[in-house]
Amino acid sequence: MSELRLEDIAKRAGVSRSTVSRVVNNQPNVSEKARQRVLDVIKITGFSPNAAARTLVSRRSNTIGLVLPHSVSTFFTDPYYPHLIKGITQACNQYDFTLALFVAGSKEYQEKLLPRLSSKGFLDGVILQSGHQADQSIILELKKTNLPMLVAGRPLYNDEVCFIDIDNIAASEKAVRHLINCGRKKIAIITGPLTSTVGLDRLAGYRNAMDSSSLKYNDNSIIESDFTEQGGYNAMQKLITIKPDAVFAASDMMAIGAIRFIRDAGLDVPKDIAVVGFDDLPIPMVNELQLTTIRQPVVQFGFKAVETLIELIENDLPIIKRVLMDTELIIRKSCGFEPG
Amino acid sequence: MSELRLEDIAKRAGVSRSTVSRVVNNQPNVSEKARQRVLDVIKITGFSPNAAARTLVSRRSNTIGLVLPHSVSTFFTDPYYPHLIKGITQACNQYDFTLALFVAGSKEYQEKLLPRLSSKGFLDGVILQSGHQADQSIILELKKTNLPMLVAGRPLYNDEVCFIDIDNIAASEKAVRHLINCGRKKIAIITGPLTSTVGLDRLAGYRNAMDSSSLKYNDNSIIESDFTEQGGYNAMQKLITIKPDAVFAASDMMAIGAIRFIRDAGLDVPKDIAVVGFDDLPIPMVNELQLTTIRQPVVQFGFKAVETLIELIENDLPIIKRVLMDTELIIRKSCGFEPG
DNA sequence: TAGTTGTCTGAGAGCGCTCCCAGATTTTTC
DNA sequence: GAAAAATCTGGGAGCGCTCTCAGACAACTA
Repeated sequence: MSELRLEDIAKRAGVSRSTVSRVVNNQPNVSEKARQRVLDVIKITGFSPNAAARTLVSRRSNTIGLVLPHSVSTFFTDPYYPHLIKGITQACNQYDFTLALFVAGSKEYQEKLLPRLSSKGFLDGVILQSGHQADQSIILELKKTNLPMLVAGRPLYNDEVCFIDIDNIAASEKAVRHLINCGRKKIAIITGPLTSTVGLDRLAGYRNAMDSSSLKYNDNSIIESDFTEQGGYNAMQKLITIKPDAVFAASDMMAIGAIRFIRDAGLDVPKDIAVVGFDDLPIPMVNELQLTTIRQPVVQFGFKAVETLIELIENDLPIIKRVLMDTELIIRKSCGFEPG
Repeated sequence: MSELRLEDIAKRAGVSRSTVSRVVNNQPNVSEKARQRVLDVIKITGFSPNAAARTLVSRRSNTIGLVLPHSVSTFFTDPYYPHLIKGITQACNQYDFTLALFVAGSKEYQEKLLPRLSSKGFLDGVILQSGHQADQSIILELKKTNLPMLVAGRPLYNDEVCFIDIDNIAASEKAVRHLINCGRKKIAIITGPLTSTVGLDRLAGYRNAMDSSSLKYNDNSIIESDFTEQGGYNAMQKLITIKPDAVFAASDMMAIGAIRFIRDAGLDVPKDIAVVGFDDLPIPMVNELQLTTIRQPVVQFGFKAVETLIELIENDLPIIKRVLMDTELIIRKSCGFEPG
């Protein structure tokens, strides 16, 4: 079918290649008559220009990469990622970009992905899902390619890198303050892995809220876990020994696990122990348990990430951009809050 | 950094552009001395060839597209898709392909995705996730582009199209036969939407198994649902009126919902009603409930899909390929089977 | 020695497009 | 009316690569 070139369309429309190019790219300086004739021929023939040739000369592929390093091992189980991708593809559709997905297995990154990522003329820019210390070297390598890059999630060390993240510290503060306002006195936290900024930042928010109140807490109030349901269950098992009257779990899955343990222990949520989670993804259990939680705008986050990357791409000089997105406290029943 | 061209490497290595090209592409007819010198320069400079220029002349982008039409509305909630993508990206990594992901919103397909899909020189081939009647027109339009295409999931109408699917009919037969072997007499089915081949085929398997036994069933034994947990619950509510002693649910999520209703009704699984599901994705509930189910090899399916598409791409003449993959019956406790 | 093979090398064309520029044509200005 | 400005058009160069082909050279055969 369409082995047609610009030249062929030009011939059929009785104009030159240049004019067809102008029409295809919606440029001015084409007479209405010529434009219409070209448009007609294009419609009849079903012509569409060769992307590779275009990219070669214009230096723009209109393709961005999303890189999920191996540290993102929860990709295949965590509902977070489909929602992230939803936002990203929505933005790609809107801005006429194509998304290339790079998922690294354990050792594939170095040999397989990096060469493809750094090959000139394929990607206009890259979003790297990160925030884990293991990704430090990947960030450095990608920086070397000079490709516009946006890290999704605050990078642990790297300062001279653009990133977008939700405001985890403020969000956690909000969650813990709410527990304080509900009259809870002994508030514990189940954190994510402290090798990642998500884990660290949500703990920092807890500390901030606690420090600015008169409540006491110590290392025993803080249990590090892994964002999974079972992890939350196990963490709660340890936590129960200090008899907290409230727990802030740094993810909904961990909150669900914590609640499971609390109930197994014969206690009541929220009467004995109030629980607040983090994420508010549409997991059926969240609603069923009436979990109070922090809603992070995952879809919008993905969308905004693409918009930010496009800015980076369109800006010639390298700039450092940092974007922090706000979250929302969703009050349900697991924190024992009684409105009014 | 690397605004380097083949020519520049050639100059530095004291050879010609052609020789560098040969080295880069691992071609013969280069002396060991020359090859080594070129390799050294490439290493030092960090050169990597321009993908667009390569694609333009070689007519190969080494990029394939995965298209998820709007009919795949469960993309963002169903754990099936992350696993599918896992298999696809694994294969892409292995065969040195890049994956471009196209997710269509409600009306975006026509205006946004199709032009990008059909633009020559960007994709070598396309995998279309389908099996729903709504995708018929998409299949036809994609066929017109002459792009090698593989449908993942049996297409409803289109015969002259390549596809890969699991053997849903044989799988369902296996599931229902197992219930029969367990001594169940009144076996009902909760199907998926009968607008899709998955729904239809799994029902066909049920009919096959029942027909080849002496057991009776009628339209009341068949409830159409939607693959969701709530849908399974509702379907079981209707089914309970005919008092079945076994239910085959065409997805694990529906099986989970069905079990929830059975228990709400004060009945026992498997004593009163045996339940078999379909999927065996790593949903925590599946294990918790000890659900007997059909395991479909999702990751391998994605992998095989890529391999098949690559065959299609490498074959000049258009061939029709059909691949059916086998499934496995995983016997747990929800069907009341006692081994030995 | 001359002829035949085989290995290695570099020049040249061309993939299909965009963009610059010069020339043709129309429109505006005084 | 001629001159100036604005609009339109097409040819040519060139993006960075691959691939063909002819020539240079080395290594065998007779």
